[in-house]
Amino acid sequence: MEENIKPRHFIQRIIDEDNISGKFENRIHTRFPPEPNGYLHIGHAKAICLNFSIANEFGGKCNLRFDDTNPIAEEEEYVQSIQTDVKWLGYDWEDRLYFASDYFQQLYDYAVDLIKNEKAYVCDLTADEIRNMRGNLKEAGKESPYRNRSIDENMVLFTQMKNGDFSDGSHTLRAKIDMAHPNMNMRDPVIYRILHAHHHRTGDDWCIYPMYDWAHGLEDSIEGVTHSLCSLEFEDHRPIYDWYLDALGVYHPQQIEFARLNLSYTIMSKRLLKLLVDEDHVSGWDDPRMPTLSGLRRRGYTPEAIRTFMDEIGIAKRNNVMEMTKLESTLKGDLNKRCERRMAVLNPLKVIITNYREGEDELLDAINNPEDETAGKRQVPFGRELYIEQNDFMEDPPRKFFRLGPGREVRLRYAYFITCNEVIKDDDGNVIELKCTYDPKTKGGTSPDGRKVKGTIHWVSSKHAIGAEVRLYDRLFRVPNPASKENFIDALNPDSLTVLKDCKLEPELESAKIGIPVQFERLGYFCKDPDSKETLIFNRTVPLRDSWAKIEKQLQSGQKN
RNA sequence: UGGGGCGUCGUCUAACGGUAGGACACCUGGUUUUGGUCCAGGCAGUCGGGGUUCGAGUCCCUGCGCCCCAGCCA
Repeated sequence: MEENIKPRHFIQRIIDEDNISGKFENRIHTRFPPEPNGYLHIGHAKAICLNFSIANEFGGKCNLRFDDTNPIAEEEEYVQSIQTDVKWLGYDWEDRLYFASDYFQQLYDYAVDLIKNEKAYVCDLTADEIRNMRGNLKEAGKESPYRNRSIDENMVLFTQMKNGDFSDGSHTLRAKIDMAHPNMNMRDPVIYRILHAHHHRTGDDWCIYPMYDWAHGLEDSIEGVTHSLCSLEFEDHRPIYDWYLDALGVYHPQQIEFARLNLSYTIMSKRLLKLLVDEDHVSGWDDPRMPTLSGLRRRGYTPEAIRTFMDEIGIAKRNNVMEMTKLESTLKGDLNKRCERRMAVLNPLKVIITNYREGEDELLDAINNPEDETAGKRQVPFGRELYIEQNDFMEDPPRKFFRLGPGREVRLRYAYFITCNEVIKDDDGNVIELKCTYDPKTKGGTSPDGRKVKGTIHWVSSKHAIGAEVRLYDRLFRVPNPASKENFIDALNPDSLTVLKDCKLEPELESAKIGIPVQFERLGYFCKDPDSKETLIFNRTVPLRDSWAKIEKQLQSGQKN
């Protein structure tokens, strides 16, 4: 009976132990520290869910902190979108919205402390010179000729740096550590660089900006963070994180690294995603094909599905690439329970019920959600002229095809059994209309004589149908790991978007709401796009499992039936 | 080959010296007014070699493989 105990991942265990030892007085405080240089993607969601859920689980707090130390890349638009996305995911930082830029003075003062302790110096080397003197993976670096300036000289120069007396790149403030250190990050790393750039929050107040390593640990320290969770590539930075905090003798949080999320057939890099946006390969950061949270939201993903997914994939240290099917499976599990069902025909084929009273209609009961009785029923109009899906009819169907064909009888969902009597074609031989008869005794879809039909298909009354555009999405890239390609643009899937302009929806869909996904029966989950104006636009969030497609594929590739 | 990490079914992830389990994917079958959902079953894994131990995915030794680091990015 212990099957439902969820194993604790390594970070939870570390915290468990810290709570036993009293390392942080049993206080738990995390933070999500995005740089506002792009929109958040599903990889960030893993970090968001981890940090907030850890805080939640242990009765602690989680801050939202913008790591805005590089004015060149950062923009206000991004700080807004990031807040929108974190809230949408369902998390609340309460009154703890922070910015690294709010600490610029404090960070500067700490740097002065470091200079006074002879642990930092102003270096006049250029970027190229610093690089050349850093050595490489096998050879030690050389010390800067400016390394042993006096405290006074360093103070004067650093003040001049701050005051704007120097040009970009002419000087840096560097930590005096060890140019022969096997960890490259410890070879006198840069603490401050000169950037005469306008900052989105501090304007032109500063022309020197702190580097990530200097800023991040101190931000954590200032905010009283206990466990600073970050991704694996920062493992090499932990010694410098620790060194700065120890050199200053300030409160010292613990950095812990975990493996970030990767998803197959997409990219998880803000830089590359921005390129897709800037070069118009997608319609924007919120293009429904993008792995961004805004894109997934527009596509119809729910925050619940994303949170469940993050909970299911676990936290570990090994590099991973999750299959997209896992995300979609979690999504469909959520959508199946919550979505109301509707009928919609994407590729219409006209059907005339020849024995149905001309000019008459009737309303038929349809269940809104078989997974949720409280969702109730609705009425769907039926008439003499209908649309069905083109691929629900085959003129010469294989044995395993259960749908409509000449002389075959199928059930129209929630309506009647119909039999196809005549196939009308255009001059090119395309099927453009079917003439069928219905059995009035099968109203609702059951036959009083116990007669069975193998297929049930969806339909829409042509007289009552609403026209709509439907956008179908496929994976954005053709290859499992596009980021590894020399040019990832070449790996874009040219068929990632299919627009269907002549779709027919049941009238109930007129009142569909943006942000509330719905199931189109037998087709998939869809949601109304914000682009909708006079004409409705629906995005396909994810298709339903399609067993027939599999059978069809087998028939085509292998033995024919 | 300097340093830091990581190797468990196809993909993720458990197992904390004691029967290698779960999820997704895939394959069977059942139920079904969605070829959906659901249910039942199946396939499939400890990187290699030594050692310690009654017993090793787990501990030790030794190979091998993969990822990260030489931004005045984060």
